[in-house]
Amino acid sequence: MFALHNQDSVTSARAGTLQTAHGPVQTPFFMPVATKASAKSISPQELIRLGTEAIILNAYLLHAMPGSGIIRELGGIHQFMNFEKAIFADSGGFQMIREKLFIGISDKGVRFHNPFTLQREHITPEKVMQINMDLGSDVAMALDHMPPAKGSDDMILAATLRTHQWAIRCRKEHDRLKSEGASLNNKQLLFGIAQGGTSKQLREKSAAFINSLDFDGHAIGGLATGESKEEMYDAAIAQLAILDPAKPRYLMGVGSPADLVKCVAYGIDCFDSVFPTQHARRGTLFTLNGPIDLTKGKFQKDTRPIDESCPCETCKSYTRAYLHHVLKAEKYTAFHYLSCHNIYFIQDLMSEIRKSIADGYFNELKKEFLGKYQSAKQPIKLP
RNA sequence: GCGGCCAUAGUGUAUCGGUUCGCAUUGAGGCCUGUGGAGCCUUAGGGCUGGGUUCAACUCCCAGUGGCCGCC
Repeated sequence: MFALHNQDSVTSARAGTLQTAHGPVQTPFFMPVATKASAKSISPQELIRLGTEAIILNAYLLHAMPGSGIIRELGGIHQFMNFEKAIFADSGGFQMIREKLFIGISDKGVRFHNPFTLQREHITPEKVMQINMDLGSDVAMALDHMPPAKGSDDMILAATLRTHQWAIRCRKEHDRLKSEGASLNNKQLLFGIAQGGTSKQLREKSAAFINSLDFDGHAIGGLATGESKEEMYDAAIAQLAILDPAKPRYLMGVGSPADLVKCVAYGIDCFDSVFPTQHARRGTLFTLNGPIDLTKGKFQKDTRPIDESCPCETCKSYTRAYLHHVLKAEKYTAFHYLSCHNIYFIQDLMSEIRKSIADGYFNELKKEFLGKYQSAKQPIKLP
């Protein structure tokens, strides 16, 4: 279900195809985040028009509202939200352990308050697999325990070992349910997640463990959560050296345009992040010359589009001056135009990356992109 | 024309007879990376004009100017 077509000769970048029950996804690719089956301010059909081939949503939150049984009754998640392309389902552990509703975590699972009903709930690896069966997602993510960014070594070790035990249980339960024909999507894939904090040894150990469980793909979790860039890259590189190169490798939670380009060079095939949509909502828009902050007054009379070389609807139709105004005067409308641009920018970048890997000039593209994109970001040093 | 009220940052407001006039917004920087919160941090910018009372006035008094309301 995963085939590699091209391998860059200079970097570790590779291009391929991930086959899912809802069509092929060309790799490397970026998934917009649609946690509750809705990307903030962009419709599923628009995501497709912007170049999206896969999205990620959250299995647990959809179980909490409207209920995975209801979604199953309505024909599954694809039909429910009218998105007939690949859908990944994250487990739910991620946000539960950072929010106030979190009650506790043990080897059994995670306990917390249902965000909608406030009832106590217990989420287990088995439960997450069952939800995925009901949703009919294309890729189910195993339940993992992501330790807090500034956790102690003991905490990170415990979370990593727990993640391993849960990975085994997810693997077993997924096989069992599938063999019973319980899934709405009998071609559903299961990805495991490696943890390990910022320790190279633990990252390696975790990658080796997850790699041994015969998942359909492997994710690198727990990064982009407050550690330094160096720590993030080092952790990812350590695990990429161990994770089976014949399977897709997914760096969770990344990211920024520059991180995407760099991590593709390390050999990542798959990404997801709220970065483009969250930044759009804060008025930060990506351009080939680096990000601009549209909330600034200097754009009040700027009649250029966000990015002069961008062919997206927003750039074709509206000036920075107008978008600056709408962002101030009618922000919910602006969120739509701006999020569309940022998603288009990222999807277009990924598309260029794929082409460059296939045609053998990825490293040049990388250098040119980072040179232009990051030079604008260099702060002017004052005495 | 007469009477009343008001005058503090670009804007809207708060406080006080005594070392750095508070807040919001706006401006300028920065942060944001598997989204229950469209958020967080830093920084810039102010007492209408002229007199008086007082050891000391942004604060109290008078006049001017400008604005709002009412009356003729």
